[in-house]
Amino acid sequence: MLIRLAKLCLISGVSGVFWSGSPRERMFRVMSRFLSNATNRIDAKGRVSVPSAFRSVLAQHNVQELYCFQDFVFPAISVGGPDLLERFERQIAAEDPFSPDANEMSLLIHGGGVFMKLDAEGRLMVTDFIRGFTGISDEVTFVGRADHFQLWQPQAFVAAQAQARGERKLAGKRS
Amino acid sequence: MLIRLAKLCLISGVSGVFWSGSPRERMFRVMSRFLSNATNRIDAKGRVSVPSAFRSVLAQHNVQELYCFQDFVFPAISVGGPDLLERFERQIAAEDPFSPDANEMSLLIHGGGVFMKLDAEGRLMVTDFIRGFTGISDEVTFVGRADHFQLWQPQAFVAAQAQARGERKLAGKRS
DNA sequence: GTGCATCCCATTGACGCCCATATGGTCCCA
DNA sequence: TGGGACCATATGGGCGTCAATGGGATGCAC
Repeated sequence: MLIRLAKLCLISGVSGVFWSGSPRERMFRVMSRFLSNATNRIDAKGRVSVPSAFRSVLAQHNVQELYCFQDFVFPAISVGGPDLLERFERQIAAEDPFSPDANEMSLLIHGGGVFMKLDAEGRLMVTDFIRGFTGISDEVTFVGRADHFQLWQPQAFVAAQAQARGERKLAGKRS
Repeated sequence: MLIRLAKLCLISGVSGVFWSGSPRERMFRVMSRFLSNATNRIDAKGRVSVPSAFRSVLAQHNVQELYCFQDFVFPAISVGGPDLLERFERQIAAEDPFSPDANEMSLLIHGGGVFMKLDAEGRLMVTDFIRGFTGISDEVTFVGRADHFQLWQPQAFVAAQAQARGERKLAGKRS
């Protein structure tokens, strides 16, 4: 199933193309991707601050509502603007509505997705939806992924990163 | 020292491709690679001066923001201009965006990368992001790598250098 | 009422911006 | 040729601002 989904995403261009805009804007956009990672604490009320750098990227794209869904590959929640969902939906619409692929895709992006809003201080509620899927308990690692960002359980992120690095080393690839 | 560095670059196989530009500019560029190494101290606030020679290379390429990422091979932070990140992204775009390889690559260069800025005096903050990965505590060795430079824990750099020299010697005997 | 989410304000600790000092090297001129 | 002025770099530290966090108060639903 993952492979089929991967093909869907390939076509929808999740990680290839970012937001629309002129070349001039694309120049500027280089500086406004989701990048780096940071770990913040969850307070007694279950809130966590989204890193300032990520918030300013959201602001630059006038994103008010956040679309969150359970990542297809990693035990992480992926977060982006509504355009992220729209891209998925365009992809579904492009093919046979009754195909298994479209069905599974919809199951994941609609059934496994929610809209969230930040409070006035730029914090979001860490719901059971997030906790259950990621294993997050008292700390959240925010991970930039260019056109979106992800919420990870800190140790899980470190482990995934280490594994990715190890596989690159094995493959003998150089920077 | 220059001889030592020449060897190091030879061993590590620095690629021949640098920044884009005209032949005229390429002539000039020869003088503006990151070369040599230097060890500076971290002050009480966790800052360290980037060697002047490196700063002038950055200035010649109008690099304002530094892209830093955790090296794939060594326990070092690699630092370059935004073009470094773009090169990685082109590499990702060139292959199936949702292959495990591309996904891991994104996890490393986006999730494991940061943009940093120098202060007015040409210093950068040595964050936990850097310390944790390199083992740096109170001193930083800056190592030129032609189109980028690296931050090393001083002893780790000496050790890696020694090992590389040793392997080079062995290779020399065989051939 | 009781539980939960939102709004608002307070605290504090980190980082950016600015200026001061030390240190080593170069150049000029007697 | 030797001494001293001058300069660039590295380093130290004060201070204001802002992000991250904590917690009270209010509104809403069950």
